[in-house]
Amino acid sequence: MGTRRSLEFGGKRDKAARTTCSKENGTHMRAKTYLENALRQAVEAKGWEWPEKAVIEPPKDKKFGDMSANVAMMLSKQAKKSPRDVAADFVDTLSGDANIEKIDIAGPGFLNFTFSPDFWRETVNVVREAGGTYGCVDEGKGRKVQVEYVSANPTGPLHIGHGRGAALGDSLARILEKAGYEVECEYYINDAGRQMLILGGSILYRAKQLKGQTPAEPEDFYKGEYISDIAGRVLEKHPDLLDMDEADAVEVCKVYGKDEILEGIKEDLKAFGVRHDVWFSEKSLVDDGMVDETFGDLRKSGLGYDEDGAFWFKSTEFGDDKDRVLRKSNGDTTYFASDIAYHDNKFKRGFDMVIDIWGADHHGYIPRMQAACEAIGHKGQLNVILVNLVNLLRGGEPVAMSTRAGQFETLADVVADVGSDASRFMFLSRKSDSRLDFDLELVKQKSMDNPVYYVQYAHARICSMKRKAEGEGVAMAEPSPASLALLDTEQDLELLKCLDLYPDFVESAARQQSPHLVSMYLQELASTLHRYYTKVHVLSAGPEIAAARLMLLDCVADVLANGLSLLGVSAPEQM
RNA sequence: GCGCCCGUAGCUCAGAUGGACAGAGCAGGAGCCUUCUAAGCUCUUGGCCGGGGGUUCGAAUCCUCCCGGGCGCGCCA
Repeated sequence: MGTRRSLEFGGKRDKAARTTCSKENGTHMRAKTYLENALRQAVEAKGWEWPEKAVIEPPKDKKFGDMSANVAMMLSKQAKKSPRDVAADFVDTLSGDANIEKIDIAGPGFLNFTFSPDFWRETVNVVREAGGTYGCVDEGKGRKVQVEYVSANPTGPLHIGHGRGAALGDSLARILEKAGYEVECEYYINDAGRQMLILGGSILYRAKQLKGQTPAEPEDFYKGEYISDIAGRVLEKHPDLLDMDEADAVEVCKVYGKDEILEGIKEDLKAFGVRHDVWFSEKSLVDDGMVDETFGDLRKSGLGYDEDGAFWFKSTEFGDDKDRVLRKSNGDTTYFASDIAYHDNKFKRGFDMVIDIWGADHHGYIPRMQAACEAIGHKGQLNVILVNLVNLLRGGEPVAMSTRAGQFETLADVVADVGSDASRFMFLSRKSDSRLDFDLELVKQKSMDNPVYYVQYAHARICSMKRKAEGEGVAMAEPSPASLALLDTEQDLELLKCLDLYPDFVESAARQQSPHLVSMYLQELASTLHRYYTKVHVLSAGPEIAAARLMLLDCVADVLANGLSLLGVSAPEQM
């Protein structure tokens, strides 16, 4: 008996991370923005039209300079000359720009730009002035988006698979906020229908056993030990439980069990740093008549019909394989029926975009849900992200995922064992739709198989230097032409360039709904920092240079913490 | 059977909208601590991007057909 969104769950967002971004402070990476503006002007001056598919990005290979553009190739046809000739025109136009040190034409017609050191040094000012809002972009333009994730049935504790969905949903929400969306996070509680009855029946069955009875084993029941624990507590609270009617007793068990399990789920999520703004009850949908309302709407629009004693939704109108039953011939509504009403409700709350995070085993459910959204007038506004299975291992050996006690099968156990930071980083370092091996030994290990420590260590290293500097009376410099000019090593420039990349990674992560891009960026920034640390001495370089380098490293620490916060991972000052 | 996802170095993975010789970490090999945290750094070995066709000036990326793995195809949730 399934949990529909069976693989979800999430992390921690502090208030600051949710509120620091606004439309006003969104910026892209400077190098890219600067170049695009310059190139657009040049294109306009020539009377050409800017090719929308033009790409300006840092080249894969550093030997091609800081930024690379393919506009010349794109314009070749329009300009009626070879890409390299078009490129030569750009070189003529832009060669007087003081911020651009060098322009090369390469390969089939790529334009490769190298910026001046002063241009890069300006990054320090940008990062400092932006503070916590550094990395904010305006991809979302204030649009309202809802992210629904975890939504595990309140019939048992969360397992490791839910953890992956939780980390993903929570982090995605943080990223979308950073990217200029107004985000609300929601947990859909499947507290109506058959599985709740099964839960109640399971608890009652155990309660009877606890009282020495030998009831017949129910056809379908939850076998976990936690059911017996709950049964014991129900009996304490309702000593007369076994004297009630069967139906009343099941109801009592059901409500008690659901509430207790849900509380447990909330606690587990809290411990994992995951937050939901709204907990939405399926039962409330039914009780408030929203499901019936949806049926009426569908019937009115001709998209619902009766056949074989059941009520059907004509999902084939919208590309689904077959029509789907909404009300069974026995009178019960289906899960899908609630789900249509639920999504209708979501859109009525004014969201421009709705993101559902589901376990990958529900991918077959997507076409009918998309069909439903189209039917209720919201085509293209539902986005489903699938989260694939997590294989729990210990030292390469599979860990039994059975419900037996003593196994690390629950999220709470895993978080208690390996920690929230390491777990989240592991989940968020891979694409969500591929299977993930989660090895408890590896996740605890301090190696590059487990890069969370590598990134956190970079942050801690900088903090350590700052502490030491303070102890030695070395003050951090304030940005000024003089102090910035002291950032003149190759390593300084590397760091500056890396800092400038951050907003674009945020934007890509938001657009592709892929938190792992932030994780990859952080590993890159950490790597650059560690290299810097090894090659460039800070405190022993003389007071002025030390002060200037500390100023730069302070920016690096800020951006590391900034990015880690998007993943819901802490940035320790000491390790 | 039909549909969806996946197949990139020994391992784990990144390569959105096609672009410059396919990237990273781990593991293997060789080095680096009298200096700010060696949870670090440097160098190095290693790849017919599952396979065959096709579109393109250009394909890991798009189309098609195979092979291999996963999942889904209920008046279940």
